[in-house]
Amino acid sequence: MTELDSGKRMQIAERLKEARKLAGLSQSHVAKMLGLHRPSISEMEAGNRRVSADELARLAETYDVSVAWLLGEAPETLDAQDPRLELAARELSKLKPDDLERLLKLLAAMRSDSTANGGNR
Amino acid sequence: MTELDSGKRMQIAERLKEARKLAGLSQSHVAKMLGLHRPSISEMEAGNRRVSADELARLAETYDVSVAWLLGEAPETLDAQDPRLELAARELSKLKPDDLERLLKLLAAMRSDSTANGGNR
DNA sequence: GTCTGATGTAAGATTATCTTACCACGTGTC
DNA sequence: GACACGTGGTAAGATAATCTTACATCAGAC
Repeated sequence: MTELDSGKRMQIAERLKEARKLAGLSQSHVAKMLGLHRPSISEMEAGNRRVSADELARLAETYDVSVAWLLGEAPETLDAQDPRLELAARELSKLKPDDLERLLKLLAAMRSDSTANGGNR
Repeated sequence: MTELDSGKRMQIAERLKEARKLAGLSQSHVAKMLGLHRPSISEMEAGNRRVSADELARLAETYDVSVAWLLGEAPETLDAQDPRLELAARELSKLKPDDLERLLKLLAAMRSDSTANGGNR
């Protein structure tokens, strides 16, 4: 919380404000919808107040935007560059939960095994 | 916070715990990464403590899952409703080609093992 | 048994949020 | 002009959360 997060909080604050305006809502209106007081909304958008995870979800819904965008993240769409990954994913989805668990543990083991390795991507 | 939010918070809590375990990290480890104390992580995962928006973003990054999933929301990219698939796919992308081959065969074996299976998706 | 690491939880100190209130600004209306 | 109204920013004490340290339990390794 030193001041590193404050940068992120500021960014979130800006997005919240922008999203609200795009939705054509006033702070009062939003406050009522979420069951909060108006000053809370004001402080959120000023970056002086933390936004909780559940509030974030409700805000995203209210403003009709994605939480990811509110958090200042990029669109991103998992890279399915390697066709084998797609194949693997398909296989994975066919596994039973228990099997998936085992596999994930195996993967974790592989990962901690080759610590110094330099992956690829 | 009457008790309506607590439902959502509980759901988030569960996802946080699951995501951490899938990432193969301990609470202590995560606490250090985020610059928090361990009890904070423990309480977050118990649903007794709110998670701020910026913490949520950092946790999602740390666990390699989407914030949307942590919030208990629907799928995003890929056919993965289960972030474990996404996680697994990411892990797979780090493997060497040979290892990937062997893994795929192992997957096939697992699948034919559990013939009586039934449910997927 | 003993040690270590992981996790849960308690209690006082600390800090953030809530609630109410007041302020300024802009827009109409009379 | 004065007036009311909606909007948004901010202050201050009461309230509620989190933080920090500590202790406790459980599982596994030696």
